[in-house]
Amino acid sequence: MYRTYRQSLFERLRAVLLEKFQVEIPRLTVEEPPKVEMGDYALPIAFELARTLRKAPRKIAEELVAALGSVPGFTGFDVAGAGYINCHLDRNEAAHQLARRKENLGVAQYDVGVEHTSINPNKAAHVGHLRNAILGDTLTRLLRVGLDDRTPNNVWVQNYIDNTGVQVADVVVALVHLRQLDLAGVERWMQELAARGERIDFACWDLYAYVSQWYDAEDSEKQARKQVRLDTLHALEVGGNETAAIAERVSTAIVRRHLETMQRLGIEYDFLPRESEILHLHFWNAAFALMKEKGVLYQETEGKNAGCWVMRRAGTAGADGENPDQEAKVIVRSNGTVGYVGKDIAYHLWKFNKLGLDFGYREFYSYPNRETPCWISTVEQNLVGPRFGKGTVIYNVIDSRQADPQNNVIEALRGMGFAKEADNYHHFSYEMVALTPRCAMELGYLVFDEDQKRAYIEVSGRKGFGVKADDLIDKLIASALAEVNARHPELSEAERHSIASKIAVGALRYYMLRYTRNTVIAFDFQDALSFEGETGPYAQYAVVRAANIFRKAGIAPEEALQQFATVDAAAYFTGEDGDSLWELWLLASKSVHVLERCIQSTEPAYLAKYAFQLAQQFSNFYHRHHILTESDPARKTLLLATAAVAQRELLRALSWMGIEAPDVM
RNA sequence: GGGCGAGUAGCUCAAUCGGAUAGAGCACCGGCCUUCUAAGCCGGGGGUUGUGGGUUCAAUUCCCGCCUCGCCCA
Repeated sequence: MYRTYRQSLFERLRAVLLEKFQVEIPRLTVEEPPKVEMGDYALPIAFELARTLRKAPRKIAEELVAALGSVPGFTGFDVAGAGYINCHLDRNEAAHQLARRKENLGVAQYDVGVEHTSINPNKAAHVGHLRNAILGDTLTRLLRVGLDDRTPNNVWVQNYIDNTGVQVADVVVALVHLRQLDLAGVERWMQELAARGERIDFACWDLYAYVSQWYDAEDSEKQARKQVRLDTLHALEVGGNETAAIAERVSTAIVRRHLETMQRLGIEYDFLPRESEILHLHFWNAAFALMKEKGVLYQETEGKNAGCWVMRRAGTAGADGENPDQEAKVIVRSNGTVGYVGKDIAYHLWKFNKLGLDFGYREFYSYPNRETPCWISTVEQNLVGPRFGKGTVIYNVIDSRQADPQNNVIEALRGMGFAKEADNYHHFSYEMVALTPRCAMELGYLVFDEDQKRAYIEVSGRKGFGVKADDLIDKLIASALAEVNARHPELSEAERHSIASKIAVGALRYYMLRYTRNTVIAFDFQDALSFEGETGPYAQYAVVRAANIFRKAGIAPEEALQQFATVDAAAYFTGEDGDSLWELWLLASKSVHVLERCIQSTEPAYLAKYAFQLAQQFSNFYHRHHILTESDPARKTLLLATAAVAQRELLRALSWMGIEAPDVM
């Protein structure tokens, strides 16, 4: 609603500027006045025009106000400060419009692929992976709402599985060379873990840390041990051998665990493309041929990269005819092995349906309350499956450390003439999650004096240094449950657990979303486990309080909104009290405006901030007005409608972040 | 050495395309539970926006130099 009025204001202003001053401003700025009583929109346009028109800003503003005349939905315009034009909405009319219906963001349909999570399947998920998955899942929800409520399936989510990489190889080395297990032995080991109720991803967390140390432990053995690692990696890439079979068993079991962990947070996937299929279906060969054909790749004949297939980096001069391009990116090494970026280019050609090849598909994991399963890639292509990889727009949720390789892929696409695809390729970049030194010490890690002074310490799977996702979720649930038990002993255990679980998810998801993307999160249990102040549970609590009002009043929110339709609330929106009441309606009306901003800037943090502010204003309203004892019936209807609208928009904003509010808390 | 990001209240973070008195939370201090739940509300202190220049009606925001920190590449 806020967005709709904003657009009509734009159009009117544009017309007036053209008519009165013969100017066209491509990007009109609309702001918000610092105080609600000053108006609902502020236009600083007069300052901009002052120079070209050689007039005082105030004078221009006054002329514009006169020219604007009356605009539907607005009660008036006035000049404030040095030349701002403040615009006042018709509060009564706007409130009724907002009460009548939910605003939606209609956008043309197109196919969007979002890739997130993509954890190496060799260890448990940790807090860093949680940030990735929560950002990715929230982005997905935003896009699904933004596209069109009725056709949400145009956005598909994939989780890339690097099951033939060095990290999986390391765990295989640990099992085969340190534990001396063969395939049957590994299967037995997995059964024993299951029988003891132990999680394989947790077990491999320790193995991975252990083997990483083993590689470097003894100088005399170093070379031999590194060779074992390389041989194992090679065996995985080639496939069709016992080592690869072990990797397949273990990595698949870990992938399943990752899906379970993420499911606890309401995060679901549509497809798991695996690197093994990219190799075995020869995606690279097709990409290699295409890249040579398009002239993106050339074989270097001299210099340090002699014998390699290389690609010019964006923003560099390239080869000058005499000297080789020393800055070129090596795609195929002189020994013939393909680097990570090469495989990634092939994979992204597939995403844009430019490769002429497709994966085979097999059902892998199913979700309750959902018809479609999560698919996984296979080499057998005779199966009837869905067809992913038809994206016109893609988002890759990958931390900022990968910016370079991501740009290489984009430039390769551009170089091949896929300019539109390159433009529609979004690296959704975000900063890592690190641990505060205090947190690291709490976890029992040795922290050197030097590191203790730092703001944060990077997590490291190789060192086994980090907070496991499941452990954190367990802690959050336990902490929430203790509080629920104290507040609601009358509820059943199942009910209390369900509430605690929703609170835990709300706290965690909000915590990961409240920071803007390029802020490093220095993780600390004290902050993450907080349920007070700017947190998810604070917002959930506001929803619950609104629900309590309706329960005690014996009326449904929708009913309250219907009753409001017959009330003329104009008189109640005046004066200091009216301003504060209107402020809540105004904020509630901004949800879709905020949604649009989040999508445009791919920044979910705005939504988190918005939900908190809305909850804060509602709490303020809750204390200020006692609804059930209100004696004026018209005013009581207005107050109930206020609570209904605030609750409705808060619930929507939370749902876009994947946060549910419990019935009581 | 090159590239990217960051430096804002004691701490953690915001601040729309350059806009009005730089805002929140935490922590601290003082009030408010016989009312629709105190996971809450109200009030208070706390700032040379790293630093030096520049651009202009207006700079936390844009440009240049310097300092510090993080990440990536070679």
